[in-house]
Amino acid sequence: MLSNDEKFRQFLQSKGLKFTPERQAILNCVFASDRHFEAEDLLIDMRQHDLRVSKATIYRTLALLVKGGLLREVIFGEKHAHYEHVHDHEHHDHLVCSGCGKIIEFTDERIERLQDEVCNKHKFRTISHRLQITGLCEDCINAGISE
Amino acid sequence: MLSNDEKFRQFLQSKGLKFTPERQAILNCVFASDRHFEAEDLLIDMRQHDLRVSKATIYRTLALLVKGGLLREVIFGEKHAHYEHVHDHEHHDHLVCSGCGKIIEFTDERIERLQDEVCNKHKFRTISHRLQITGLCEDCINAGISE
DNA sequence: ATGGGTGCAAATGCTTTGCAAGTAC
DNA sequence: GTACTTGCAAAGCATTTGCACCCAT
Repeated sequence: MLSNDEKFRQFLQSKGLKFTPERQAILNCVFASDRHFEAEDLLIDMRQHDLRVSKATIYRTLALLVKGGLLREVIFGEKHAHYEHVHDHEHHDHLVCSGCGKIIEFTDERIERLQDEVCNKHKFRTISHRLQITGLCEDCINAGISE
Repeated sequence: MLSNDEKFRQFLQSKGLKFTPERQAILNCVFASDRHFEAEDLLIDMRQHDLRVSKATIYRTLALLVKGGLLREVIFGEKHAHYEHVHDHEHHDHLVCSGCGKIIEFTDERIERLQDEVCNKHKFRTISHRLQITGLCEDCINAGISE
């Protein structure tokens, strides 16, 4: 299996784009941890590691990483973009707690299959899908937090 | 069953809020047709019917309609909000065509049940959920349109 | 009468873009 | 050498907010 590095490099090459130090640095930083993040998080994270890239370049590179299939864009309660790694092995969906913001990931093969069935019925060709359930997690329910 | 009018009126009253002519006009306009729309669409629509309300009031009222359970906020490809009517009879999900923007609604009881099952497993209390599949519709596939 | 509501314009917050200078290929 | 890239600051866009005046209850 290709490393993220090679995957991105190949994607850029196929589009006639360049693999610059800035893109390398962003790529490293994005894949250094495995959590959901947004553009601002990444910027702060990079600054803390003394990697200086402009905000504009971060936005431009994140868009490329999505196009190249290395990141997936997810939109939670807020209206700005969040990103997560694309894992080659599985697609997953999210439970988003509106009490504490916690995000629980899950996969359910049966749901995936039913989605495929719906698409077939409508002669629709899936590119991507997103299932998100908003609610309250166990901790918040116990803490008596309500919507 | 309550009309939208009565439902909104009751909601407002229960919160100590007022039923103003502006809110009435927006309510009428929102429920005059049955499609997905965004704030700007509504503004234009109202202007064309010579109903003048400020953009600020539209935003403020849409938020109230969501809180009151008359509208549901859905977020498609773009990062701004879209709205749809809440039908008392069913929740539905969306197939969004990235070729022509068409939106196909569907419901599948089995998927709903599996979602409940997932939530139970995680002791998560659902407030709302959203399933959206992005892809190409039959027409766009036949027209040879690709992502 | 009074607490909420409205319009307006300014502010916000995320994201995109124009441009001049730099650089990977 | 020539596209493609970058950083910066300015622009964009949807949405929110402060404020002075207005009105439904």
